[in-house]
Amino acid sequence: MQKKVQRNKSQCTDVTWAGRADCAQCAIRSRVLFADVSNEELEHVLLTIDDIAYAPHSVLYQAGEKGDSMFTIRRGLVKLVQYLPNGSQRIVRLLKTGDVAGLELAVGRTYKHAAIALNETHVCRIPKTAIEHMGVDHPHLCHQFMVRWQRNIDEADRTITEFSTGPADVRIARLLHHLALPGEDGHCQVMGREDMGSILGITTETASRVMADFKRRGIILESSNQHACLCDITLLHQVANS
Amino acid sequence: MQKKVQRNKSQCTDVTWAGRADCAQCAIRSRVLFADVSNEELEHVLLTIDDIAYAPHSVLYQAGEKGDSMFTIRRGLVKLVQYLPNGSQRIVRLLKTGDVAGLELAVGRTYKHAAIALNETHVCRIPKTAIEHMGVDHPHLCHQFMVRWQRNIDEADRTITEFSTGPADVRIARLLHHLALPGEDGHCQVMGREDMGSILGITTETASRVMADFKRRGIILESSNQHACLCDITLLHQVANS
DNA sequence: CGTAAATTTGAATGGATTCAAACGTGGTGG
DNA sequence: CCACCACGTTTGAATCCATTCAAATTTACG
Repeated sequence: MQKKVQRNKSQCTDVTWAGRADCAQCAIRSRVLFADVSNEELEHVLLTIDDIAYAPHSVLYQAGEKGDSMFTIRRGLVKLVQYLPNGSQRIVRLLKTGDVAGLELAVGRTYKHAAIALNETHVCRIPKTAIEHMGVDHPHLCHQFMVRWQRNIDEADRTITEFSTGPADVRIARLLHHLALPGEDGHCQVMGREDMGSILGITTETASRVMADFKRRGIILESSNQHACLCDITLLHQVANS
Repeated sequence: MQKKVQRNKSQCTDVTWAGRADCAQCAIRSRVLFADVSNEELEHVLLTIDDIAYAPHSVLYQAGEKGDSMFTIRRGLVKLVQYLPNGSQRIVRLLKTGDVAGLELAVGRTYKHAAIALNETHVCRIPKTAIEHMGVDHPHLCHQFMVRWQRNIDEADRTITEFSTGPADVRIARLLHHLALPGEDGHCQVMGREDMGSILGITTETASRVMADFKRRGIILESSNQHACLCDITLLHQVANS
């Protein structure tokens, strides 16, 4: 599968790189890691930051791997997968725009999960050194870190309370609601049944059954190519709280 | 119930307070929040830190409550409970010695969970102001924060992969193994069946059934007063990986 | 010692899993 | 261009595990 390894990598170190200006005026600027750092100072570290695009199913990093970069997600959806000694695996959380993968490198040398793109995903790859370099001068950066960290915890807590509690149909309703894109009413980021199961702690078959049932009941509408999903948010809410 | 509200609060601000020296030479000193702060500097903030003992079932704080203190756990076991809109509740993680409850105050004003002591629990109550006061001079404190934060995430991840995945008996085996006190081989911190169920995402009855079964199979041994539990770690491992 | 709360146990039900097969889709090579 | 294969999804039927509801039992505590 060629699409899997195709990485559209542009170097931020290249002055002519289009993405560089993009970073300074980044649309999600206020939401990413360096929100508190002024533009001039940003220039210094900017040079080491790469902008990378991952095709679906691409691996950002593997669990246990030694690493030196964190990843701010600019677009797309990334799953963090944790492996149990017995061989089974589970998705512990989903990262969306503005979230950071690999924060654990701030206090350790290896990644604690595997990070895998579910969608076409764009990220900023931030070397640990860039952060350490800024850390001394910028106490504000510390605060930004904590905000990201808290967001990771919030997502983990969501996986526990919303995605691992209650009957299968309720969990799926909550997941779809979470995946609904802001603004575009009802439009959802989609993923395979197996991934849904792995987030919700249910089997692929059960996920499939419930989704099929939702379609029949008119709660969701999946286009034939299966790459888009339209949800009736009201009905979804109804199922989620029952 | 008088015991529930009985709080054995000693003021660290009192020079004659026995616990004060205790804090400076604290047994878990290297593991708590101020590990990187020198003794002299510690003196300045020490005055605002209280040492509190909570009886079982005491509430450290409630979810949604405005707060200004974090809690380092020195002894005991604390559950963090999150409530869902539909009224149900779930324990999202357990905090043990060295863990910190209420870290979210560093980036917000309210607690995200309820914190309730399961055991006789001793904590250090650290006002937010004490931390902010030190923050300016101590970049190391920032690192210590991240270590605590990461530990909270690790616990959350454990709740997902170990406590919310697999059949009931496997989950209980993993929980007991996690609660085994280090050193004292097989001795476990204990808790009620309802709490076990709330951590594992199973019902009280199922928790009771499995525990009774474990007793019959000789995997655990609960003393009559039910305040101590002795586990056969080997057998426990065997059940956990099946 | 008596009452309230927690635990244990039972029996019936229901929901999710398991194992299997059928179906549809996309990609590959003839 | 079409046939074919691989892969993900859907569906079915049987089984199993956990839940539910209820009652009995034990423990805790005034």
